[in-house]
Amino acid sequence: MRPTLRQLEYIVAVADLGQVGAAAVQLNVSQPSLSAQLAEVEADLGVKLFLRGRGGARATPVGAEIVRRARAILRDHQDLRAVVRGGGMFQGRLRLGVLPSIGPYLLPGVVRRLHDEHPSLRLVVRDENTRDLVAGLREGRHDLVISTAEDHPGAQQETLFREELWAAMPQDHALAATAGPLPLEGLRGQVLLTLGSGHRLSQLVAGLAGRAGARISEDYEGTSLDAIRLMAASGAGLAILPGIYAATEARRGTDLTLRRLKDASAVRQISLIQPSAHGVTPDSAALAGILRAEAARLLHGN
Amino acid sequence: MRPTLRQLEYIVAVADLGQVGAAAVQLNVSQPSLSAQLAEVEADLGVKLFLRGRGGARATPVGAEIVRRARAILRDHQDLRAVVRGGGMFQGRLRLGVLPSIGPYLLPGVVRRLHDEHPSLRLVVRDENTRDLVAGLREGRHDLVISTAEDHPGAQQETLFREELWAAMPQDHALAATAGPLPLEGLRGQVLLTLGSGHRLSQLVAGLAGRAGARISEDYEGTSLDAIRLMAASGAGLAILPGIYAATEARRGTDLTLRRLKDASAVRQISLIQPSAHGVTPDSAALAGILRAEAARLLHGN
DNA sequence: CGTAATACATAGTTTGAGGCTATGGAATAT
DNA sequence: ATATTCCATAGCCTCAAACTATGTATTACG
Repeated sequence: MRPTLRQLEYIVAVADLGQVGAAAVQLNVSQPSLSAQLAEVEADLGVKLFLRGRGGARATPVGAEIVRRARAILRDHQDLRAVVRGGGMFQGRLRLGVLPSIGPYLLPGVVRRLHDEHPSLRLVVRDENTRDLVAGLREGRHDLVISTAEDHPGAQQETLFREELWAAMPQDHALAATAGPLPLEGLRGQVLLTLGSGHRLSQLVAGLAGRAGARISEDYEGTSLDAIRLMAASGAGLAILPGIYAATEARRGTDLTLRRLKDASAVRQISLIQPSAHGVTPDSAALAGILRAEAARLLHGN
Repeated sequence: MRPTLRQLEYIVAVADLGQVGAAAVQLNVSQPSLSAQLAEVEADLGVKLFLRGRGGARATPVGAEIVRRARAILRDHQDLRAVVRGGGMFQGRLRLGVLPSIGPYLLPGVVRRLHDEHPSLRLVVRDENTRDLVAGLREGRHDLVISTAEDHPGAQQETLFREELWAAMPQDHALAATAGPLPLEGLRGQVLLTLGSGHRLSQLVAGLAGRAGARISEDYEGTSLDAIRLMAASGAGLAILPGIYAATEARRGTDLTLRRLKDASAVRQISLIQPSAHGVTPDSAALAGILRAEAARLLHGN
């Protein structure tokens, strides 16, 4: 189990203070002990972590990276004890994983509200695609995940909302001439724009395309709905966008025409997901409530 | 430094195998040693982690949570060692690669204008991090790339603009009390939020952090500046944002206070880059002009 | 050029966390 | 009842890591 946690603490301290001696004082160990441990770690890893000399100790490039990771490990280790002390979800650090097609549009209001009501909460947001979210929850990188319900079998779920899909097109597009919900048949022969494979949304859109007789553009493989919107604006096709995004986009006043897709399967259900062991805690229920309220505000108007 | 890494290994093994004895075998220690360590951890944390009996050992709810986090810590610890072992334009289709920290903010206006002026142009936008952009240009996935100048040696470049970096913070943050450009010394001791490694911006911010005596938060490793802004709003630290983003953000009317960083190196230069063979075509010069105009509009008002 | 100061490395000794063997105790199955 | 299965307790032992004392290298300065 090398390097030891203590050794990680040591190298972090040295990196922070830039001097072995000073770090030793702060760590309440003798300077030789610290030097020995540094040597130990370097021998063990087979890399020089610090350049030592009269000017103190400066991290090498690898050293800096190791220190960075060491910090993360030590922090997670600290959090371990916090779990026991309990205090619930709204204290300490809450690591929230979220789909990139939801997070930046749903969370701003939520974050503000949480920040106001629970100043001691440190919220950590990571946007990842579905596959990584699933893995992250299992491996303990996330405490809670906001994702599509169907991708997390066996986990504790709490439904947040259903969002319909919308099509976005330039205002001079043929389909922009009519209004109201857009039946699936209207998509026949069209080029659809969506996220790259690996994202849940793209699978959903692929299914729609198949049934509607449309095809998926191969032009875009990024992660950003904004870029899809841009491509739609340039006439590359119809951007298929989730309801939350479409709502914020419409609110912003855009150069695109938005039409809701009228089809039972042009919908996805978003849930708040936590590791199965926990059960529904009062805190997760409270967070779900906040998220639901925000979604309703965005989707069904102020 | 309790619980020890080894202790974490132990509880994970027990959780996995559901039996102390079997876990002891797998771990190559005697059963009493393992029992002793389990008792040690439980005493230390003050919680029962496993219910032991004839049927083996089953994790309690807290126990399961601790085990989950232990797994994450051990995985990160494993990764530590891996670190050491470890780099005719306006017609038809124009494949434009762009940094995710620029594209969605710079391009909307540009796309609209291109669409108006060159209806036959099909613009394909991909947002990728610097490394992938470089590769994409070399491998021919992109026709043009909008990126930082210094990462594309040997390629044909045309400077578009320089953008300064901004710090974003909640309005109740200490640094929000004063106004005007923020000198680097003001960042001392602060936690900075930026994109995950692999993005050019994070390297730039890491450099600033080093010189300013600030440190980079490890909390976020996604690809979206929006998520960084959210984290800043939640009080997780100072979001360091590129000028273009800051400008659109300010324009949108936000709950964050924005202050420009006053430092010669808190700047990045954005260029339009094409494979060296091409030379500067009239068309690429025209596109550069459009991009420059849009950047100026965003950065310096209108 | 020589002495002082600074900062890390090496040498030798001591100690306690954690390992081992042997055995006890509780719960179920025969 | 007795055997079996698992985990806990007791007592001993050993090596990783701490400490004190001292060495070495580089820079500063008269």
